[in-house]
Amino acid sequence: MDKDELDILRHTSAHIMAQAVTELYKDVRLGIGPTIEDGFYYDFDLDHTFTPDDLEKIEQKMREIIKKDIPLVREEISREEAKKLFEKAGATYKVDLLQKIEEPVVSIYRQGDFVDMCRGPHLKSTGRVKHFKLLNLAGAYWRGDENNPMLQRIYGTAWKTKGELDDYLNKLEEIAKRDHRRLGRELDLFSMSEDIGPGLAVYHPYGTTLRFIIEDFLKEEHKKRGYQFVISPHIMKASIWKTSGHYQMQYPMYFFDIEGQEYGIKPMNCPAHIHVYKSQPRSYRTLPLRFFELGTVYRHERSGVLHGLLRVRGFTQDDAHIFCLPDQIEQEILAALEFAFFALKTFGFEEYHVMLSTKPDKYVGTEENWERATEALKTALEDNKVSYEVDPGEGVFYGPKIDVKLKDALGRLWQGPTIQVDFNLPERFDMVFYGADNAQHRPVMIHRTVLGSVERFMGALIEHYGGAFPMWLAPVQVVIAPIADRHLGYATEILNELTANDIRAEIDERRETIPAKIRDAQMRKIPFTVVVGDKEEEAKTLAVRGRSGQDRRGVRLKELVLEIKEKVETKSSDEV
RNA sequence: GCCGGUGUAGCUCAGUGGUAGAGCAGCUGAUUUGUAAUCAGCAGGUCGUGGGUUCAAAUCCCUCCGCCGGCUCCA
Repeated sequence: MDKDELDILRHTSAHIMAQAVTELYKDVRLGIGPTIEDGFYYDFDLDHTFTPDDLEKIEQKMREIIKKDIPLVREEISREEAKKLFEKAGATYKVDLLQKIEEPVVSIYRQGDFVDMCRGPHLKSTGRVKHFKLLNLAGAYWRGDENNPMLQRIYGTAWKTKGELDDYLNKLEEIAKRDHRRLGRELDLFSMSEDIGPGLAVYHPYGTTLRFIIEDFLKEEHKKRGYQFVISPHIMKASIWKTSGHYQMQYPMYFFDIEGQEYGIKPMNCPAHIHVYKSQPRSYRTLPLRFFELGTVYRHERSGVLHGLLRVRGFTQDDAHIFCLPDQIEQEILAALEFAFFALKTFGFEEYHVMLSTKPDKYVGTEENWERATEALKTALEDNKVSYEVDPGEGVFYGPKIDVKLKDALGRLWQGPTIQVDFNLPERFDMVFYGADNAQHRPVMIHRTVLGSVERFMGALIEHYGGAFPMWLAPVQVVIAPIADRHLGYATEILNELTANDIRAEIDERRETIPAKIRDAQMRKIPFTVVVGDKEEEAKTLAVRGRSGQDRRGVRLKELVLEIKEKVETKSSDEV
């Protein structure tokens, strides 16, 4: 079924839900009820506060409306007429919507006594909606503005067939199983605690192993690409944040006092990198300079937005600042973009959604530089054959930017790399270089990340693989399961050989049965479980069980080592 | 921050005003085990926090905190 058809189905479902709510409750004022990916919602303003039990009641009512097979009738009326109609009905939000509509004629849809303003189109009658489910309740500000009243939103989903609905509901379950917060605990990767503080992750040994693998990869690749590594302090005096402007714009920072001096915890690494730049006179001959730091920053995110590793208060950016000549912008952006895609691909992300944000109404810098930088970003995208969308006017005031969102195994999008040109900070910090003309010129600054934040990326990575990491990323690559105590010696020999080859292995020494050891290793999503008993010890071989269930007997240790090393070196994501 | 939900053992959850429970995990013991859970026993909780109502509160009310689903914002 094509997308438009589904859209119509869901839109009609939203209308049926609105009718059901209107019939069930008094004084309901309708907000808007659009379709969204995989479903629909409708916003309501009413005295009654919905509870999860109400969803069932509303669904029941919707079924009645569907059973009656009420026709949906389109009418076109003038804006004025519509305004009168909705004013009379006390539909204040619809009247508010009408204020913003310029067309002289609007369409309304009637189904029985229920009327809603709507562009349409709709199904012919309510009976054509068959497979739907109301999912959850939420609060939402009218028109998304927190100065407006908050409405109650009901989310639902609707599909053409029962099979598709069931598939979708199963997918929701699958998503829940892959939730990085759940896997983080189950795989003993990280945890967060009320005692430590909200939005602050603590890495456990396995999580730290995974993080170091990611960080080592980043360091190596940055080195290859001509970045120089720097380190900056976590706290810096408030004055530098005044120079950067973060202080005045009330950036959500943490400030505190040391012996009468105000300090702030860094929410960004740029000022320190600029400081490195300014520590000596710079010549055009030495540009571009690329300073890289795995910089841990803290931002005071509002409590309601925190979410596992994906939205935290303390995180580490794979942050770099490139200082270059205006005519180097293009090559630098091209290189940065290639780098970002290379890294994402290495970690198994093959699909992206790329956004180019251009000059907003209020901006700093010259028209010419904006033009040049925006063109550079475009050219870099096109040279990389990346399809992208332009978000006109959505750039930050200091420069245009590229945002890359990655698509995971379940088709969800995650904020990843960003590349931003900055005309503001070089100005504010009065950065200069000496040109061939022996005069002082302003360098251009590019902020860029490859993965974004290590925390967020790890969260996305955990969900992408559902915790079943490819060999090179798996915190534990091999679990050795001796059948009885008498095999512990042989197991230790194997462990030592694996460890000597930089393979991350453990022995399951518990006095448990083999089925129990296998089950535990399987639940931990360990790539290989090596079972050793009398037969193996005698023949000096291994029985190797892969995570996907296949069992190989009589394997030589050397073969296994080579196989694992090969997978690690190629960063293969082939299942074992 | 705002709206709604929610908080009981390490984890998953039961317990609606009258003596805090289960499974898994943990510990102890027995079992020496061949590809997704061997058996038994033991231990573990000021029921998120502070206050209130009551003869009596995990249970009812209020405060604060955390978490979950959204809104808004972002790496």
